[in-house]
Amino acid sequence: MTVKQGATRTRDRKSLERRDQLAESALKTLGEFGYAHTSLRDIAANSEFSHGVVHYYFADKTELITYCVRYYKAQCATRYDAIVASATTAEELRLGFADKLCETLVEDSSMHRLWYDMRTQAMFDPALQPDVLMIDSTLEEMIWRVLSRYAALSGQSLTIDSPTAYAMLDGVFERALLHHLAADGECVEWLRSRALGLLPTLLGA
Amino acid sequence: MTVKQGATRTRDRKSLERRDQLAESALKTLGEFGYAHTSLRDIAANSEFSHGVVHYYFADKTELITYCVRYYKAQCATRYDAIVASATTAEELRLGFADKLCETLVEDSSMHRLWYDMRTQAMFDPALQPDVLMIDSTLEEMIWRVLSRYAALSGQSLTIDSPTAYAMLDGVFERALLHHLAADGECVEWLRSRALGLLPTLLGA
DNA sequence: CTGCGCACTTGACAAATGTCAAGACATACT
DNA sequence: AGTATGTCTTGACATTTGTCAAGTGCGCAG
Repeated sequence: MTVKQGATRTRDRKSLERRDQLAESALKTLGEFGYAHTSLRDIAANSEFSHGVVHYYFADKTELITYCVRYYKAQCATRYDAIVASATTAEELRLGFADKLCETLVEDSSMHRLWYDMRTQAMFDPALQPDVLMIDSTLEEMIWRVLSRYAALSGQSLTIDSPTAYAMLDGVFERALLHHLAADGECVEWLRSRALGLLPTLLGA
Repeated sequence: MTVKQGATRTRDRKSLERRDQLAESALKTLGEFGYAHTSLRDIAANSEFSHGVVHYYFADKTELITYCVRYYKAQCATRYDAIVASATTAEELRLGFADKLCETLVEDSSMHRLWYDMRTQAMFDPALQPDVLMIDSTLEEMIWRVLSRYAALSGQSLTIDSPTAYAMLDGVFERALLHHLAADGECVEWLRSRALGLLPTLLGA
């Protein structure tokens, strides 16, 4: 009995592991060269397999990309949860959040620019929109958990809504990322000070 | 006497007009398909010329793209200046700015997503960074003119710095654009209400 | 041991793409 | 008129890319 379903393997655990393995190679490559300059051969070259294997596990390039987008989500949506859980004062949460923000800006800069790349691609390709919008919501909720915890620890209430708060913070982070990748050394501290300043601002006026 | 300079024409006015003409076709095409899926032949097909003409006026694809980025700047940096100049009250400026923001979100959505595409490409390609950073500064100044005028008309002072204000507003606009292109009908009014709400917030606490 | 099915490789094909040389066409100058 | 020069087209090239068919090796069931 064949295990194929449509043109791609999806059933057994071995296949899922391979798909994840390829997704990781793809994310690594996409984060390095960007969506526009990454071919399936580049992705395979960054794995331990040959270029044909991609088409064995994925029907086409689009299926690989969308799978990667979904796979990406699992890695990034819990980034601040440890700090939210461990912080006992508003100040501790504020400092920890700003630190983590600056840390991931530097350490995961390739993954972040890939995310902005994919989100922008979704503006052109409707096929990417469902997944991208879902991830954006997940990230928004991640930020909202930080903010509502910060408000609770401060004994204040939030006057801003979740989408707006996320969008503003995201805009600040995207700007910091662009300048960081353009070799602007000051932007890390800029991001830290903006994050530190923004949290109190987002509470009641 | 030949007018060639290096591999491309740059001197006389006729050549500059052709370059602008091609840049317009390129921007139109790029706004439609995105950077990743636009070829020089697509661009030429959207003009009245054949595909070879691109290489007659531009040394290579990179030179065309960077020229387009620069050309783009001239079109967008004065979008709100008329409202800034004509508004006589803070409320008039606030409403006019929000209206213009929503109007351009819908009318110029292809150009906006192209801008976000190019800005993201700059995260991968250092060759684009100087132009992109310069345009970003120009846009930031455009927003700053609105905000400082709004503060003056309100008789209040701005407590936020220019980069942060621009980054936050840009994040809100980018989110609205993504949802607008994903056929979310409510996001225009969402953008309007956020813009209306944000202007007073950006003044003193 | 033998054959079968799965996982993967190899090689190939067609289409797309950046680049560019060669020529056609037009306009201006002598 | 004839020539030269600038402008644009045509066709071609090498390469890249997505796709896929055919084949190889390996483990396992019978």
